[in-house]
Amino acid sequence: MRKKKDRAGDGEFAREGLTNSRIHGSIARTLGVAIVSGQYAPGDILNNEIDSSEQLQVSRSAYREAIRILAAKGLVESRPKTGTRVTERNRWSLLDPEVLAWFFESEPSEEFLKGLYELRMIVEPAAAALAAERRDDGQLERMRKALIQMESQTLATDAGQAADRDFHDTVLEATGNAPLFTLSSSIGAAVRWTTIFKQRKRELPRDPMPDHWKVFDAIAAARPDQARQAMEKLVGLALEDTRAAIDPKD
Amino acid sequence: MRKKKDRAGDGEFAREGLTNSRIHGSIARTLGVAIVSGQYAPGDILNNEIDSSEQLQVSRSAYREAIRILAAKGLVESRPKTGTRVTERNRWSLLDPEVLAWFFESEPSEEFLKGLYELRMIVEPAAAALAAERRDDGQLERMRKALIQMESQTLATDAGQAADRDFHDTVLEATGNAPLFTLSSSIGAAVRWTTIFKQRKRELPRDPMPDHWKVFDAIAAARPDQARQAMEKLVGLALEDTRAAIDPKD
DNA sequence: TTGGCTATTTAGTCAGACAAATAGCGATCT
DNA sequence: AGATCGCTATTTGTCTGACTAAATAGCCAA
Repeated sequence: MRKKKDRAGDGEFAREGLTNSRIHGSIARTLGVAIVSGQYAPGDILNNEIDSSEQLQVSRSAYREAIRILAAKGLVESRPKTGTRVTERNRWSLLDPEVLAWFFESEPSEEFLKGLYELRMIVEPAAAALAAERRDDGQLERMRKALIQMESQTLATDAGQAADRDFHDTVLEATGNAPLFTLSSSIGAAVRWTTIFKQRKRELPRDPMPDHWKVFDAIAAARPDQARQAMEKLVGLALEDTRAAIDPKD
Repeated sequence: MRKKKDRAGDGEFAREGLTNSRIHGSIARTLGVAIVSGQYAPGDILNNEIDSSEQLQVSRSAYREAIRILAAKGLVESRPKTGTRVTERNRWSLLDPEVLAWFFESEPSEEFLKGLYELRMIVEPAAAALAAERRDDGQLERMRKALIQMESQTLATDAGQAADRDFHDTVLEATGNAPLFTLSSSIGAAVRWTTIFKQRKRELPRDPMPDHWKVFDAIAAARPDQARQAMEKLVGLALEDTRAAIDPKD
């Protein structure tokens, strides 16, 4: 019924571009972007499978697999005779990593960004507090390494940004709460796109390191309240930066 | 390229059992349950498509569509030559409504339940505070109606439980934060299964209404801090009840 | 007017073929 | 011995075309 893995940790799948390099993945992405960007409105009915697959020059089966992906993420719903229609927004899996990526592929609304930050503002301080109580040495070490990397590379480099995400990821992981950790992809997306927006304005105004180190120190010192407050400040400042980068006035 | 919806709000798709009534949906469910219940471990490689589809007595295309669903939810990853393997737990979309349902189909671990409650404990009080600031009259009305319904039906009935979920849903919705609202399915699942676990012990110990009304009153009175505290207490008590229902000692 | 039957449209399923990717092996060269 | 290159077998990916089943709309009869 199954084969055991031969070697533990045999080095991660390639992952990025794996699904998109295949036809079903790229069609899903195309349609997904069109849906979240409002090109199709909720309630709209897609052309039937035959026409759609012809227009896209792919086989019906590849097109159907793409639709299954979208349906799995709550973006569409299919039924015989009626066709495939775009579902209401409140059923979309907005926190799904791919859906999030599709959002950011076409200039997400300011409201959406604000929502993501508000979520960070709720989740991350609480997570930092839990992490301060539960983190193990390995996690602490990874946080420290991430911050050192971030410090030396700066947020202008990919490596620096990855280190930033690593830090936030590890905080979530250190809560030991699996459902909570799931949100790391969403938060990571917010972090990532924030940085991009900021850089668009060619201003990297504030040194983010002191705030990050304060969070780390509090977690390392096992002080939940201090960690919560430090993280609150960190996210709050990031929000302000992003707002400033978006708003023309400033 | 698309057809507009003819009638606005022409009455919701049937939704429950829609995906599961189709072969691809039921295969996805079967495999999904097997995966989240640990029957397949992360890193395990599923049999190839030909063998699997034969064993399950379905066509290869139906089986493939099922795999696409699982892949969209982060449970598996496919590539040529290597096959389809179960991904690491930290990539699973634990907050996806279907994944959550699969979890609850086979006795979720106590740790997982604890994680969900911890998430509620983080998210719902904050949401209640936001709702107190932003709710509109329609949402208030729906909350009130839900509580009245819950009061008259009690949590022993489906209608009463649905009203309970409605209430929590509406609070999330009233935050006006779309990403946050996405969590309602997860929280709804926690609420639903909580009630079931409690009833299994045949004890419906405490009257949940006073706590609910306190939350409502604070939101209606536009008092964020009061709403936060009331919700904190509500979720905290629910957690205790669930713990008591699980733990044999008590 | 109503109730049920039928025609039609759509997604769903199936079968079988061929294409593309790639892990792993083996031969070859250094 | 070790590294490198290329082959090959295996697996998913894609395609085609046919048939099935579900759901709806519209007709027809009572």
